Amino acid sequence: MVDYDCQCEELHENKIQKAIISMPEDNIIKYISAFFKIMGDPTRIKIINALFDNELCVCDIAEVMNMTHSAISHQLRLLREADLVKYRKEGKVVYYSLNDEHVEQLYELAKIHIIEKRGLNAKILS
Amino acid sequence: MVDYDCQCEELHENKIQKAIISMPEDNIIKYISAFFKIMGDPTRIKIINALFDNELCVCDIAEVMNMTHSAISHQLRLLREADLVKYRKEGKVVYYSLNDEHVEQLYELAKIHIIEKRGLNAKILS
DNA sequence: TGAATATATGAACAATCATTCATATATAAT
DNA sequence: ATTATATATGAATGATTGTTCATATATTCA
Repeated sequence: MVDYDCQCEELHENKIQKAIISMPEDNIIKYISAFFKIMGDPTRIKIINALFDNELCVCDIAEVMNMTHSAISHQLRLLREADLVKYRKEGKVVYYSLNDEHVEQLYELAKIHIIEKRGLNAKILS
Repeated sequence: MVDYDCQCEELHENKIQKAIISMPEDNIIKYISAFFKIMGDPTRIKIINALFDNELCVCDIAEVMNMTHSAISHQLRLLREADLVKYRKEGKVVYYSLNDEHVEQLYELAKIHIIEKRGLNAKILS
């Protein structure tokens, strides 16, 4: 797989071994990256925002975002499958809310990172 | 954009207004989702893992991951552009490392979420 | 200067993804 | 039972993305 060898193989042997030894299994990597991938879409980030301290049905979310019920429903399925949201059925209506506090924590932490690195001030991002 | 109206518009008016008012601007949503999107790829998560408490050159990372230098270099460019990694040049060699502690914090928080929700135990994920 | 090494990048291609459209399911109301 | 409402889902499509291949840049060494 590696195209050609370089001197680093010998010079950095310890650091390379350290990285190899502490590398998680592939399916763990897959779980974690899949989780972030779900957070990595503007539509889903908007849905997550709408659900901060708010329980909304599909119809509500569609109106907040000015998108079709179908598009929202498809995205909610992905958020459900990643355990980012939970839902509660009441008659015909399905109410969605955030599954736990981690989602908001992750959102806030990413926001802090962007404020620090991109120089966007807190006011604009709040 | 919305396909048809539903009763929620009136019944949930307050909740809908709350979500609309607290919704960040579109470009803010874009920044945050773009950040998570960068974390949402197995190759990049592996690179991030390799760089935990470790400064490595492109060649090292390629060997750790058993991938071509070109593929790694492309991914490092994305990580650089998202300010996830920083780099330091020493002659021909470019050493990469994580830009700040947020990246590792986000990784750990996502791991905790997965452990809690997916029932994977801590041992497997560490 | 010229050859070798380390990294970066543009173009191409296959794979993945978000939305739309049509349709299906489930519940409520008449 | 029939109709209306709320949500879910399969297929199709245009857009985006990760890797490969070829090539370019930058630095070191002879």
